Amino acid sequence: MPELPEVERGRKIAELVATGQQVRRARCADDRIVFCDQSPRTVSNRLRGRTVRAACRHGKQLWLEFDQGPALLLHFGMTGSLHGYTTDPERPRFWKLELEFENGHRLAMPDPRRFGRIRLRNDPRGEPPVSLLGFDPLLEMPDFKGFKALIGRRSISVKGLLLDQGFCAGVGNWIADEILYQSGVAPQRPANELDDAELRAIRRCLGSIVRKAVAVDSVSDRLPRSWLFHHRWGKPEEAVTARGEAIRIETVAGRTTAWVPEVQS
DNA sequence: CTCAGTGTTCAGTG
DNA sequence: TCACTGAACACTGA
Repeated sequence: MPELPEVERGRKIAELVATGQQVRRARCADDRIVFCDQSPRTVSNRLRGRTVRAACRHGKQLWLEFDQGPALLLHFGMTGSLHGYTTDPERPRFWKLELEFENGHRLAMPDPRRFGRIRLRNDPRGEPPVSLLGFDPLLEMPDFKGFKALIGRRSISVKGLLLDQGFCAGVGNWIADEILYQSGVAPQRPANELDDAELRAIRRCLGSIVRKAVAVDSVSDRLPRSWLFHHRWGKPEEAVTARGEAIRIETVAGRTTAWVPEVQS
């Protein structure tokens, strides 16, 4: 479930493995779904011989910039990830893309369920999909006034708002639920009916939860036991939080939602 | 065998 | 214009 923290982990891997390195060889799987805008052949042809200048991220979008030519833009969908390795000659199972660098190190993106996307972009920040994204809560959290202004009079459920990538980029299903649990706000509440105290709590938790998940490299065992995250899966009827509060599972904003009526209102 | 789940988009409805 | 619903997408693993 790649949300912002997992994509950031991928960015760090790419930065470590690829920055300053020249692409000796680019292999692309024959997959017109994942390679949605340019053919796999076009992508490999455009990358060969290029030197990686930077690994960047906004929300769930990750891209490599080169010394020349278009950037390589990756989205992990539901099951994509990025692997860096030095010695293993085997591409990971379900690989879609593998870059091999001059020093022999490699970077690969597997994606078993093929909801991920690989594209080339001349101006990755200036054109869709990145240009359509809202603020990235790790990179550019707006102040409270700006945060409130972005919500405006929207009557969408607060969970739907948090999942809207055009509002805030990088939040996915479990992070949205975690924010609302820690903020004490029920997920189905209309965004424009929240008071300032609730909005402040949501803004603060959005920042702190994303920063914490990034700080532990999105290794779930290292997230606090007090988080809803550890207790929400499997959805048994009797699921409870670390404090013994009953967890309710229902659909909100079209997604499976875990929340705790006892603390969220 | 069935089905949940994961992120996103799109068609249809109100 | 806004928001919601449901379906579709592709596939694994329970």
